[in-house]
Amino acid sequence: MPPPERPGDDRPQLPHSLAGAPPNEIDPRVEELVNQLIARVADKWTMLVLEALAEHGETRFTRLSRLVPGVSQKMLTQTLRQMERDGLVVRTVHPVVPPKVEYRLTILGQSLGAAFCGVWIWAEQNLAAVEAARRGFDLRGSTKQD
Amino acid sequence: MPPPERPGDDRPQLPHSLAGAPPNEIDPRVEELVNQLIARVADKWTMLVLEALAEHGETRFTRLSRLVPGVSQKMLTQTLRQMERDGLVVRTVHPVVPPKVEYRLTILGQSLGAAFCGVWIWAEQNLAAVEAARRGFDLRGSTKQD
DNA sequence: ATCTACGCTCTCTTTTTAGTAAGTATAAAT
DNA sequence: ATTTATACTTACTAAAAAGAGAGCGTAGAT
Repeated sequence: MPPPERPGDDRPQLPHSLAGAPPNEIDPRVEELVNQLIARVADKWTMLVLEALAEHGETRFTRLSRLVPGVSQKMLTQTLRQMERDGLVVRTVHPVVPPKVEYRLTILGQSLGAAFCGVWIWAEQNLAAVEAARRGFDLRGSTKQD
Repeated sequence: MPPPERPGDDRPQLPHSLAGAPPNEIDPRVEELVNQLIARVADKWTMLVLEALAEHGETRFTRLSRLVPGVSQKMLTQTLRQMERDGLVVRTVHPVVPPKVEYRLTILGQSLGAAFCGVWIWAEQNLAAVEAARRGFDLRGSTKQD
């Protein structure tokens, strides 16, 4: 996505009517970034890497691969590259003989983690409701009246 | 720079150490739900449907398919079913002769949208930073010092 | 001399996901 | 009699993503 011209607008506006706002115009670039962002965070590894780095601070590749259970080297590399590209992590290469590469979160990365706290809290608060809804749905067929 | 240990935090419990909390135990069910949730929200349709329903209120299937540009019937059905199963939308079938089915958000669905506002706001506030990071990454190779 | 560790990259295969298009039922409209 | 509208479902196909596993370069340990 080539970032085209951008007229000065960086007001923290709430998304659409999700917060009750009228259906006013939204910056398509923001929308696109949000989608990319969510998509990125959605692939099961990014959040796990984010957590691992948040918990353990600067961490080397191999250790990270052990901290994130089940991740393959390929996926870990890929995830870290994406995160680095987006400015979420810093990759520090120490030019020593067995390679030593350390990763740590940037403030941006940390703030993204914090931003997702809302979702996390939602999940904790509504876990029971979601599970109940699923049970109900799975028991009776999908059809029901309100 | 990283927000380290923070005793006596008055805010709601933040996930893991993403906000500097110690690596205390987390309910694996919550973690799983969060992952599912994020994955669900990540598929490009769920959020769009959520938005459309938030903006337009109770809406019929066909209208919804027009409100969400590019969605196929299959994907829309799938998305709505998942959302219904999770208790995010209510599906009301009117047993009339050309089928009439209406969908609307539950409070749960609305609150999920609200929960994601944090991410949206983050994206808006950090759009420039992410784009700058990407430009930097794409220009110079991936290697750099902090 | 061989082996191990590290942080990858590359290729190949398998799995998952998404899109397309057709089919279904029914009653009213033409 | 045929067409239209609605809300799907199903089968098929194409594309994307993920996993497995080998290879690489070098230096220190054995």
